[in-house]
Amino acid sequence: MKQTGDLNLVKKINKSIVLDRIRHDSPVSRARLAELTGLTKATVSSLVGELIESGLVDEIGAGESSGGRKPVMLLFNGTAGYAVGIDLGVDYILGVLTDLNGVIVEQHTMKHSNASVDAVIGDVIHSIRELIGRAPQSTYGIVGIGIGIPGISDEQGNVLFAPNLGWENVPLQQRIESELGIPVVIDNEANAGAVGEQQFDAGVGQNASYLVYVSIGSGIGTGIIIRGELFRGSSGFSGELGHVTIEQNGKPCRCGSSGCWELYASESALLEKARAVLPEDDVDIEALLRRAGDGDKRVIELFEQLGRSLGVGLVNIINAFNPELIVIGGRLAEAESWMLGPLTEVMERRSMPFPRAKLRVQFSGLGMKSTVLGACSLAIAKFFASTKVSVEG
Amino acid sequence: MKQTGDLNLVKKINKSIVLDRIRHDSPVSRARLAELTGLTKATVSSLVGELIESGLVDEIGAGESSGGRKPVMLLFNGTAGYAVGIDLGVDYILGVLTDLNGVIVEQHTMKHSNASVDAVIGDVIHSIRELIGRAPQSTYGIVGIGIGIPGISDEQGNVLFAPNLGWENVPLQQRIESELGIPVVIDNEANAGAVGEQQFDAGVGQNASYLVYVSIGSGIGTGIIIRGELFRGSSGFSGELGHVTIEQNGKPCRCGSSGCWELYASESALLEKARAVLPEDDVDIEALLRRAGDGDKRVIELFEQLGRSLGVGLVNIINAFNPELIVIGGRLAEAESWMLGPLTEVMERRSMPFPRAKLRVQFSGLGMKSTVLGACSLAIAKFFASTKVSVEG
DNA sequence: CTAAGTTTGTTTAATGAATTTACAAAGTCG
DNA sequence: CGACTTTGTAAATTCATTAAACAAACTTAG
Repeated sequence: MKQTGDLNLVKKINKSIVLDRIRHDSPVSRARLAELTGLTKATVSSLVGELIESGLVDEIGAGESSGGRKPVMLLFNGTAGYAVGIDLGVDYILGVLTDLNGVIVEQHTMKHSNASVDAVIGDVIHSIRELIGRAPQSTYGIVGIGIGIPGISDEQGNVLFAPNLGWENVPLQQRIESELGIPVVIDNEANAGAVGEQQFDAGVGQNASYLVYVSIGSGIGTGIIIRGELFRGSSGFSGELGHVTIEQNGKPCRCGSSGCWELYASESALLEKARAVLPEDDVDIEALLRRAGDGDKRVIELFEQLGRSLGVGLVNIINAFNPELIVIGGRLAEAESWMLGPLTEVMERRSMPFPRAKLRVQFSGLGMKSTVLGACSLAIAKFFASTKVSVEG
Repeated sequence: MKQTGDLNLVKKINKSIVLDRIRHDSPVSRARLAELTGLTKATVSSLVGELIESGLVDEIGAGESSGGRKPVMLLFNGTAGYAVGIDLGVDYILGVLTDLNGVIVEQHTMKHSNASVDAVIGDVIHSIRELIGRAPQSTYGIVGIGIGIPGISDEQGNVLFAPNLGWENVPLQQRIESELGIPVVIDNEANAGAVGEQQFDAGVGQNASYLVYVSIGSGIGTGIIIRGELFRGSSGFSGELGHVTIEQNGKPCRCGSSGCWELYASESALLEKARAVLPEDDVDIEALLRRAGDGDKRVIELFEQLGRSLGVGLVNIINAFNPELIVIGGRLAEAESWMLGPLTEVMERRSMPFPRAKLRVQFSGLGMKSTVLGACSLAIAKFFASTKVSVEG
């Protein structure tokens, strides 16, 4: 049954439009909001009144006059609540506490040994409790928890499959919600990263409605934003672009296929190639980055080669999704200076002029924090989408 | 400026919900509509009244009682208006006239020589005029014209690029609208095909919200439906999946890349391979289909090989878009019986269990008519989306 | 054949969110 | 200082939905 229209819906739509505008254009006056949104001054006045009542918006006094009465400036009250973001890695847990503006207030990192599903969940909960404990007092308290995982999940927050953790069908959301009594959102690590880059000032994808985030780790993960929203596919399994074939008779991949992109353009691919050139001891990412930084020609050539392989896959992304922005993240993003040139060269040679015309390719602006911040952002978005705030005030 | 909410919007939403339900569940009573939509009986009554007033809905008398007063059954009046659909090919124009239900009423085919842009547009207009001339009298007359083109277009209906026609920046929509004074929609041939398969009873994709239509012609075109809507990418250039690389150092392609899927899995690829095996005279699609039908092993092997190459690209589609349905269309769809086996074998071997679980792969249900019917459907959808019908009545 | 119960669809009054119009307050500027 | 602007609120109006009541039409049990 489709969502029907009624007065409640109207108010919800308008209130969320007004709140969004205040969030992104603070400080702003009621009169200006009326102009920006197309609503009448009276409507804006009334909605702003309720938002102030609910603690999400504050008046911060008069602004500059433009030839008449001074406007009363409004500010989004980012400290009306806090959210927890978790980046659940294969051997680490990175957690942050942010206010509703996404400003990081507290941080917590720990290793986990992946001994068992229960042990990991215990560690995650411990990490969250730690952060919650340090949260300042606020009107709404902890509004939600977002968790980025190295695997795929469904809408109910079940981890369907996370090969690198060895997880299958783990009801992660439900377990953490019942333990802590706070709304939880689960999403793929790359999806969260995409949201992070799109939503945060420090990210490179603000205002991008069509964005693909490519996370280079031991494999390649991708998060896809279409029309400003995460694209999840028909069963939550979209964007396994790391397993797009770029060499139909290439190396076999653990996914069952062969010649997958990630076999040529991931950390693993880099390390494999490095082993042929360097002493075993120097074959890890840190060391390679250091050597390249010191000007080691052999290592720089490895990164350039990786850049070219990345380029081949990026062209596939362009042809499939026609995004306005591709963001490259993960630890290897640090190798930007050596990869960008070859990558761009391959991309320009192999792609068609049209989709390329309006395309930007950038390396992550948030670095290792894109996933954890994106997770926070998902939690905050869920909070604002819940009717509690939007309508009932 | 985002769309704000007001009473007009509410009515538009509800009216279109009610009309959609009548369109798809005819015959249906007001009481049943109230149940189906979640609106109250009073609201449904009022909206249905206006729809009857506007000629789009008819009362067709009493239905079966279910233990009380007999319901008055409502029927969508498909003949309240007509739409023209055009499939503009490289050397032909296929046109149909359908009623608002998408039932074909008239048909018109012609060859065109592609002498010049103006000549082709002249032929298209001639074809449309011919069909309009044969349209029955109706309340709304010709509500719109949809045109599927072998190239890409923008939202204003400009043909940006159509290599096989040799067109660049042709304002097709504007030219036809100013000539005929009827709303025109332009879209890619494969996009139209996808809509056709999704919207029509005879298509295989009814109710599919995540569908990829693969049109095999001299190249490969694809139309992608996400959340029930055509996906166009950030600049109208999505879904050039024919140019996804499946062999990074493969044959060079006219697109600038090399190893593109369509070099291995299109009509051209088939014909090229056939030339190595058969006398030159027998190398055309019709002949190959005939020979395969006669049991020619060498030709059947060619089709099987094509099926395998198709499979490789389909796996890429699955990993990228995670659709619930892939529809294979174009003339080569006739070779289903020889291609399906090898195609499925490759697909199952190379794809991951998860996205494959809920996936169907089917050959076109509309055959050569998917594009032309999809084009009609786009025109009809535009008509219903226009406020004229939806609100002002 | 009648009385009771059901189902359908309309009517009427109430609700509530946005709009329109008017206006007061607080500025600027010559 | 007075004319003009701009900001924000208030009151009256509009209008689509809902809720409740009801009339009409029908079935079914006895």
